[in-house]
Amino acid sequence: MARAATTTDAFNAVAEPRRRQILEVLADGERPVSDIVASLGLAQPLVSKHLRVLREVGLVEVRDHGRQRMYRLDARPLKSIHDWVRNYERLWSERFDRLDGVLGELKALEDGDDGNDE
Amino acid sequence: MARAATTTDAFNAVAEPRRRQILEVLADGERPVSDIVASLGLAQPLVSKHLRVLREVGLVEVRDHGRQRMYRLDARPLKSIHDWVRNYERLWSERFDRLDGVLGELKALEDGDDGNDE
DNA sequence: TTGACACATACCATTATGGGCATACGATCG
DNA sequence: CGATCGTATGCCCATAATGGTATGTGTCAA
Repeated sequence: MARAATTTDAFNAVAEPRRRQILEVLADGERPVSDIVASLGLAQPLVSKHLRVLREVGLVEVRDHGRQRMYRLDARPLKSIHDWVRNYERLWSERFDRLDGVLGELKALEDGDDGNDE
Repeated sequence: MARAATTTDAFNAVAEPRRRQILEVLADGERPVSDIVASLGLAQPLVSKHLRVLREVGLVEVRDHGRQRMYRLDARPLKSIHDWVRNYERLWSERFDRLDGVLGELKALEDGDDGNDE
């Protein structure tokens, strides 16, 4: 088997730097393809392809506006990623490097959260 | 060009479900390969390959222990992912979905139009 | 209508992934 | 020492992704 399709989930879709860049551009608001092309300095077909992937995983939505297509960010799919990494947050923010059984509490994190920031 | 190497960064390494599973197993503490193999029910060579990828992006560390190799999680590379997604957190946790919020001005640029999806 | 414009899609080439299987390699056991 | 366990690596295959270039489709202008 080959690598999972980029359209499998947000994890795969976002693994591509260009797609992350597109999301960042869209974070400022709805934009037509041409704007993204200009912002990223990529070929238009490439941008369209990346947008297609992002659309398939639900990270962006399109809206027709004359001959332009306005793309809008929908960050919700990113929540799954956030939820996943979040479980490891304490492992890098605290000095648990040498500890082994630390993660016994990982599951407990689900209900009891003590919130750590770096 | 093909897709970026899985060893490019944590984003790519973690896009693979099996590798995420491995990290989850290691979250409970240091473990020899055989344990991971047993936990995931995958072929040993596959696990070794995945571990290699994880090692190359710094998500795991190895330690020789007799004829076993003990793998240990190092979550630090995950921080970059966390930092990235974090910027979008408000976009999914708040009700900015249907609203244009910050980008209200863009919305003002165009008025009458009908939304169309794929 | 023709043409310019904004995007999307098709096709090509290059690359390498994930999985399967066999095997090489180091450490330990007998 | 040789045998075996624990892992890593090599090789093969099928899949597909990214980037490039060309072209198709729909919209608006003249």
